Amino acid sequence: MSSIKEIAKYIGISPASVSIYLNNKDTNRVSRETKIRIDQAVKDFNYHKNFFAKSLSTHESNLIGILIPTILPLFENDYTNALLAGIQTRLSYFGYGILFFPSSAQSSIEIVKEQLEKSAGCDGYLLFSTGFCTMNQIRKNIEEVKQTKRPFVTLNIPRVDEDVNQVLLEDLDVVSGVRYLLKNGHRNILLLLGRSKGEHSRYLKDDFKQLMEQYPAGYDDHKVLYGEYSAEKSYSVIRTALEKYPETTGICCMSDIMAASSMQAIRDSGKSVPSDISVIGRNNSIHSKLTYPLLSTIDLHMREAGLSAANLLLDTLAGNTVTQKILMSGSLVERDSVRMIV
Amino acid sequence: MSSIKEIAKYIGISPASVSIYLNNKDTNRVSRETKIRIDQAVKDFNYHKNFFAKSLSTHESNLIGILIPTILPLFENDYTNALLAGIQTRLSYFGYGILFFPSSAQSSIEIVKEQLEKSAGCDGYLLFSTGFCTMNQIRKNIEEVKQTKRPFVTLNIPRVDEDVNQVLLEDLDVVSGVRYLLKNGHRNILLLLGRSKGEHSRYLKDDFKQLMEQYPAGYDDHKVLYGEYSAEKSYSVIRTALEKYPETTGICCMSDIMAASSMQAIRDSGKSVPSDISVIGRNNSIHSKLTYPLLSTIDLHMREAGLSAANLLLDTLAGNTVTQKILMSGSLVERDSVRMIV
DNA sequence: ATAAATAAGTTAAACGGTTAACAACCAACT
DNA sequence: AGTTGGTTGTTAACCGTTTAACTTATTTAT
Repeated sequence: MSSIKEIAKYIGISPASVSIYLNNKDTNRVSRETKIRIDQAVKDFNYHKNFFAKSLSTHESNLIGILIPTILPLFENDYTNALLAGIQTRLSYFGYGILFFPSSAQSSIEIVKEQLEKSAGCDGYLLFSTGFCTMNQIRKNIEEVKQTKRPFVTLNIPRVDEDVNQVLLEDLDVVSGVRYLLKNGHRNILLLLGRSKGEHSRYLKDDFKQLMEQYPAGYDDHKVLYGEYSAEKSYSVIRTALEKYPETTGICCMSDIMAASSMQAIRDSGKSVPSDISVIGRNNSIHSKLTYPLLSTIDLHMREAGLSAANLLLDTLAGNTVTQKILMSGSLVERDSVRMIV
Repeated sequence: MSSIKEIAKYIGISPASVSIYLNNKDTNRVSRETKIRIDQAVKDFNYHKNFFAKSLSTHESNLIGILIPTILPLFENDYTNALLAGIQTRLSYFGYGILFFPSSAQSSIEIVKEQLEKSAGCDGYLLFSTGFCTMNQIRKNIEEVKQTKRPFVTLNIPRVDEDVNQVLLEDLDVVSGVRYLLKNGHRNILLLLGRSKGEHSRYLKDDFKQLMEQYPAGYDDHKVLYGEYSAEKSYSVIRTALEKYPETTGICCMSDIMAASSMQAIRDSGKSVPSDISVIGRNNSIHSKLTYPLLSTIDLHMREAGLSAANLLLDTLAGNTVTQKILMSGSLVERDSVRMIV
């Protein structure tokens, strides 16, 4: 492995000169002839700068660490992928690499701790949370990241105290789909959440309860179902629920995949969408464009949220010191899976 | 930022002792009492080891670089995501981090060069190719990675010379779906590829041609269509093709998304799947489980390919010097979208 | 009683770059 | 003649950790 010293020795100058030129081709501290000789030597030796030495010396790495407290495989979740796509697009454009660090730990807190331990040295961090995290764990994770003294932005995490940069998804903890169904005259509504544990679920359930209690039909705890974000589980849960609650006219699902599965379950129960039962999804992912009928859904703008988070982090890295909370509101995408009850 | 020196100074011992202990808690070169004091100091100072200094010193980083010659956003492609999910699962388990490095370059060769330039220092690499790459570019990229003298494994790349570790997807350049349709008696077949450029497309088209020429209906260049892996494009392409070729009884699509879109197009053309037209997809992705009727598809086992690639790389890192070509063959997943013509 | 082994450290060089401070030379200006 | 300024460099310290080689004191074995 060739080093700057070899190059320098080879052409008979000091390593400093080589370094200075390589970091600024326009420098006037190296003559034109010397520049040419350096270029040639770099080619001859197939020289590549040592990333670690450079980072050690300059205290910057052009690397952003992604902290995701999950033991599930990455890249298998629609929401996270959309977020990551946005993040990668922006960071790449500005020359930053993305680092995913592993953890063998089991709890959310331990995972972030371990990820940080191993990735110490990133210029900044993007802290995620998942459906598994409790607010307490989230808070601890934030403290942990704060300790690094590096800029970071949270994503997918409820609002916390003032001096943390956050991208907030307004519709994340709110059952906007249920509001839409209500507006369309539905009163017998099933809510299909992902996981039963975690902070998000609690918020969603509370919101649903508050909404339903305003109507005579009222709130029924048993009408909150859990599909684990999986197609199979959602299908079976909805099939049995439809038998138990034949009066159902609307289903609000917290993901498009669960919504698409619900539509299958409805069809296999001998009913049809939307004439018998209306369905609304969430995410406006590709799935919502491939169902029949086309799925109405809530677009959370995950990709844009990723872009914003990257922007905010980049700004902070560039010296902006104002803490920001970026609020992304969701928007309804009306397609063919919900009908108005008159 | 606290360093090993501060810690050492604080408790009045040499940095070496701290380092020795921190790297091996069971060492007998540090007394029990000193160990306790180090632990305490680490906590008090909230000390984290400097990743770069360590890597510089030990010449290893526990980082694997992902080289993807594409300017498209990552994490938006079913195939790549499945591959990455497999890779991440395995690498995380063995304590390796994953590094995605950016590039602003436009050509496939420049991208890999730039990615390598910036990520120099990874313990190993995973080299991908995309539909855009020509064989020539692929070969150059391989040469570029070879120069790093680091172990690497190619994925999604046709077989090249002997001393390159590769995971080969047997069904990647072959239209297995067409074979299945032929076996089921179909003779008027549309082939829906992704992109029109690139090595993969050429192979696929050749295979299709060879297959069709064995039958009286023969091969028709116009029946090879391009859906750009997008739902919208696939839909429109298939709609117009169905008008032009009403005799069509089977469509073979190179992705499940394009197949699901094709099913929409078929329905909107007033025909139905599979009674009028049979459809087969590829990837056995979640999409194939959410269509109606359920989509028959070719499972390429991308996730497993990712696992294998990671395994192979890890083996090589551990000292295994035997070059390997791992062959993954696809398998047919029969569901409800193809019918037998008698 | 003495040699060998063990425990508990220390020293100093090395990893490969970066950069502030210094220097030598020459030309130009006043 | 002396000052200023531009070119084209060099020197040496520093970034934070690791590790081979050395030291000293204390046990243990013969």
